[in-house]
Amino acid sequence: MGPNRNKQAKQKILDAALRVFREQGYTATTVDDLCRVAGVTKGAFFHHFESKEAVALAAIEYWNQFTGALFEQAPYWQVEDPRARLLAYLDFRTELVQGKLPEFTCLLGTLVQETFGSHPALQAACGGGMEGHLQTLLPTIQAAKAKYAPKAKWRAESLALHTQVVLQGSFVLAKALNDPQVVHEAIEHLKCYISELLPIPKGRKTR
Amino acid sequence: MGPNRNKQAKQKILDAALRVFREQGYTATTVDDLCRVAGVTKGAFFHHFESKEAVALAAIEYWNQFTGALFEQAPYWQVEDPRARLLAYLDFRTELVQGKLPEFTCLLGTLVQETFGSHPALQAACGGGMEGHLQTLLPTIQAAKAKYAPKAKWRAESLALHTQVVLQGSFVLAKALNDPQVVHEAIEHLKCYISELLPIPKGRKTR
DNA sequence: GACAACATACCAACTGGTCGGTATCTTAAA
DNA sequence: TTTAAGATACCGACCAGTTGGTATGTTGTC
Repeated sequence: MGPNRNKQAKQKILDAALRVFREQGYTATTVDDLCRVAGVTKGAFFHHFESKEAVALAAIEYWNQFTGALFEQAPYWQVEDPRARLLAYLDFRTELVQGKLPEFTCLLGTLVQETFGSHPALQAACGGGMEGHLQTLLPTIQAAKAKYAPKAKWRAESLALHTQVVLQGSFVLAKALNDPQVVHEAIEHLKCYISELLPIPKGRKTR
Repeated sequence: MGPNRNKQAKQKILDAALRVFREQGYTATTVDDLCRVAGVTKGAFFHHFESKEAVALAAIEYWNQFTGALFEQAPYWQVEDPRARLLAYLDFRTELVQGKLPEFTCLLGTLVQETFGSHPALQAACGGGMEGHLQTLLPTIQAAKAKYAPKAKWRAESLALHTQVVLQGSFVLAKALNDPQVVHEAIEHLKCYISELLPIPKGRKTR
């Protein structure tokens, strides 16, 4: 039962951390909160993680793996044309907006605002996670630019970054106005912008 | 010394709250932090504010007044043409990006992520503040749309919201990547998008 | 001397983290 | 195959420091 329960308890803590950190943020979440939600004692908690910051770090890592896998096998990768694939990616992001707000917002964005300044390790981990996701997007954007707007002055890196800016910003506003619809609208604007940036040749431009 | 120090202490606490909340967030900021930074005793603190949440609420109110005044007298209001005024607004936002990150990021965006869910009053206040700023932008956008893109399908409200989405998102990414430059790039993209949305007639379009 | 504006001392609840101990599992010598 | 020694997983009482908040002064002003 040893290495058996191992994964169970550790996993339960990680699952709880993902949920509770996303709902309450880092500081407002207590170790006891995590233990209660995970259904685990404090002894078990500190057996698997040496500190609260360590579990947050692990949760970020877990989040990165989870979302990494989610996007890796997402349907938009089946789209051949890079421009259409990029737009399909945004459609996919729209589809993810379901349920209550803390269920679809980004752990990294939530954590980085409050850990910035006080917890450099967490901030760096959040930054790394975002950078990682951004990198998965970059080849598509580069290909799309090469194909549809090779002479345009904007950089592919900049546009990749901008997609994440819009997504994260939409989460903030959605929370402030308590309205998930904000995310849909923001993505729609972003799609509109990207469509303009990558004009389809010989067809008429979108207005 | 009585009604004299009054404003001094209260004001000092408010100033401290603005700074410290912006650096550390709500939960991570202790009442003692605020007292120390304000150079005030705990007795004075609880004489002027009945709770930590109350001072946060007051700080939000103070922030709204401060930024409200800042934008109200900003130079972009001198610009006659609504399209140019809107772009001038974004230039003004770019100019505000100076110093270290917590010095130019938005208190409301920082607070709402962690208070959402646990402190409804704070979340509502943040939402109200954003909504308020957004409303100052709306007439300009409406006028610009009426003049330059009267038949376009997008709504002025939606674009106003989108400007704030991009701004807030750029703050999140700037913190995550620890790079203020992100904000400049995001605003640049937004200007580019808005320029497309409001095409100048008879001239050639921006690419 | 009444009252607002502070200061000081203090408290109960909570915080992250520790510690001694137990139950279960692994492994390898006998 | 047995079994003893050690490792791993887990428990929950406990601790020192911190938290938001209070109770009781003191002080200067009208």
